[in-house]
Amino acid sequence: MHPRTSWVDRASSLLLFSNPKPEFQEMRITQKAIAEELGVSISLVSRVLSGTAAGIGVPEETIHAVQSLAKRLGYVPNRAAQALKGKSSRTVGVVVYDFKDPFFSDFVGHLQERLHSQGYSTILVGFSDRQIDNRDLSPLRQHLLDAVIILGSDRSGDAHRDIRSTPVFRIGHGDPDESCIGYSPDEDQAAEDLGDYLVSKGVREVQLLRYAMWNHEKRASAMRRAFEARSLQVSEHASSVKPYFELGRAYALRSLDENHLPDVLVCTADQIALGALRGLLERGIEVPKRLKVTGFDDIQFARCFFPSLTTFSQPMPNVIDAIIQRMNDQDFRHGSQKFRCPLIVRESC
Amino acid sequence: MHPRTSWVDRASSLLLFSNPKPEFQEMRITQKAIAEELGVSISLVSRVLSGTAAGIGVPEETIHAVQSLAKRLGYVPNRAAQALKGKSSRTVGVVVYDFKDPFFSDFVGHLQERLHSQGYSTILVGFSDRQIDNRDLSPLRQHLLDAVIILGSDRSGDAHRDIRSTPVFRIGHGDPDESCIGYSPDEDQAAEDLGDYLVSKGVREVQLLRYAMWNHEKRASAMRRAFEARSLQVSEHASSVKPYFELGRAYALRSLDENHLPDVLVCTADQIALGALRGLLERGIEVPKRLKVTGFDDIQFARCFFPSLTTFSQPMPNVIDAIIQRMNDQDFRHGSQKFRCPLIVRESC
DNA sequence: TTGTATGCGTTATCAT
DNA sequence: ATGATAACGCATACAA
Repeated sequence: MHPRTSWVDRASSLLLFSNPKPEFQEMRITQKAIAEELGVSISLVSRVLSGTAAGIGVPEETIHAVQSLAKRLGYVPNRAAQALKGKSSRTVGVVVYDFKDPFFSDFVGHLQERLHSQGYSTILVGFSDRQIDNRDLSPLRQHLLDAVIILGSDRSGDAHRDIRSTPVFRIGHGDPDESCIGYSPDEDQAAEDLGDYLVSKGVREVQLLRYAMWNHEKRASAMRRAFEARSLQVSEHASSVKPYFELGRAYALRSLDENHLPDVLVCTADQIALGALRGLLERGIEVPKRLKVTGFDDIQFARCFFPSLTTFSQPMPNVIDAIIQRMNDQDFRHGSQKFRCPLIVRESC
Repeated sequence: MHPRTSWVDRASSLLLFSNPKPEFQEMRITQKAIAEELGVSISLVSRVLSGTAAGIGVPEETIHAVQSLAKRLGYVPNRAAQALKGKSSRTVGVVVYDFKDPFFSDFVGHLQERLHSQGYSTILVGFSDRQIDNRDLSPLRQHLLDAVIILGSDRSGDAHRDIRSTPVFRIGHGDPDESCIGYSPDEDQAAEDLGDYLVSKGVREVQLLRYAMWNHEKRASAMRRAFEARSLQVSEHASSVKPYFELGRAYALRSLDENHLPDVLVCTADQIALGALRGLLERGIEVPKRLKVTGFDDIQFARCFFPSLTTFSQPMPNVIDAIIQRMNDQDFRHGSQKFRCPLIVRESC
């Protein structure tokens, strides 16, 4: 075993060190340091470093001298100081209602990566599937943010009640009158698309399976409307089992009558559908031969199950780019938009 | 359709607004505002709000007056100003090498939630499975951070080269001499545990399956040593197929000879193992009857596949608490610790 | 072309 | 018991 190595295991923990007192207070490089080193004023340095120097006739060589020294010393501007001066902090807060949901953690990954590439930092505030109130977000209010982006549905509108100095985006369903810029999946269109597809597959009888919450009900209702308009026979089952995966599995294991199966099981979330697939596999009910299954969200594992899951993809890049566009344009007018979710046909249907 | 609703779809986007110019510059509540409202000095307000008032004989009623007005006005301290004054920003940076890997996104969720509960904000910097260099992390250096926590293995030690003013934690394998506090899974112990278990199951022949990278090789070597010490016959296969899931699936589909199967397929990551399970399911090779499978990490979906996956759990809460403990104690001495990963026995082995 | 002075919100060190 | 003042790092209006 390496001499500097030890264990962490519940309470007991023992550690051998190579460096008893590392120095972390090693002074950060500031404009002042650069100015002193060069024998010029701080304001000159500031102007060069913020790019305002070139426009007001500072000689090329002065600019270069400052820039190269700054680079050599590894200068980085202090965002806290910039933000205090009223400049954009180029920092956004991202709030996630249920980080355990792979759809959301996936979304956060895309969002953060895109923001990062545009020079924004991301402050993450995630929860594990629980109601969020305004106090939960007060840490966010302590930072000077350019925007707050909320991932998840919530019609209470309470969470961001106190966030007034910053524009708020919501991805998901909210109170239609909440003060923010909303983006939500176009479930009516999705339902139409799926309806057409099911009809083309000869489906007659549809079983809807959803979680017992208003946003799932909304999604299920859209499906029901579209399916009934195509003369399909629709039943609906709601359950409050959690996690979603267990909901789907339990339904497949216990609520399905093998002697009278519907043609398709339409689930309001991928995880429900994957749970159902697992349950059906356990029972030996062949998918899609004896029963088709669909989901919603196109999470990473949707393509990994056997059989792989037919579902709707949420176009994260489009939504993210729309938000960044708004931020760049400083266009924070309230309103809501729907985005189209293409049907991804795989093996399960 | 709701009148305020429209579409986002590729380039085209149309939006109806209820509020043409929302006011976001609504002034933030500062100590100054409270002081003026109460007709006292800013310093008094500051002392009350930072808790130093009680100790120096400020009357109870004054304290109460300030506190209640602060609360009524919704005052929150400005972290930027506090940080500028040299106070802890109670903000940490979290760097993730591969956010697409569900193990890491899971870890981030736990980490962030725990930090949040301790009053820390989390700045997330995640990447999609690529080498990270010091420039990638320079946005982090612009913030005043209490610590940087790096998730993922990397022996180059280059990523946090420039982060000198902040303690760095790494979860995963790094250069043994890098300047940080490292936590890594105890793979030797895990290998011993698995070896014992396999022997108890009557296993004779082991096939190791790993990704072609040094940290997987390290893990596989630990397994090989432990297995060979128990007189098991061990073969090893490395592949550079990505993503991991496809690596496992491709191996199961194409490299396994159905007429001469090993007893167990030991994979260095859950996703590889799940891919293998899927491939075996496609080929109709029964698990664990004809071939056992194990993974590493215990990602969420490990328990969801059919059959569910036997694997090692990484004790995230322990590691996270150890880090937070260090932060609270301001104990940033370099060194590395291993943490024990219990074997989670499920259906696949 | 460059330097001086001021202020952002907060805390800390003085006074009073 | 409380108020004035300086300082953190930066940007900028104003001087020179």
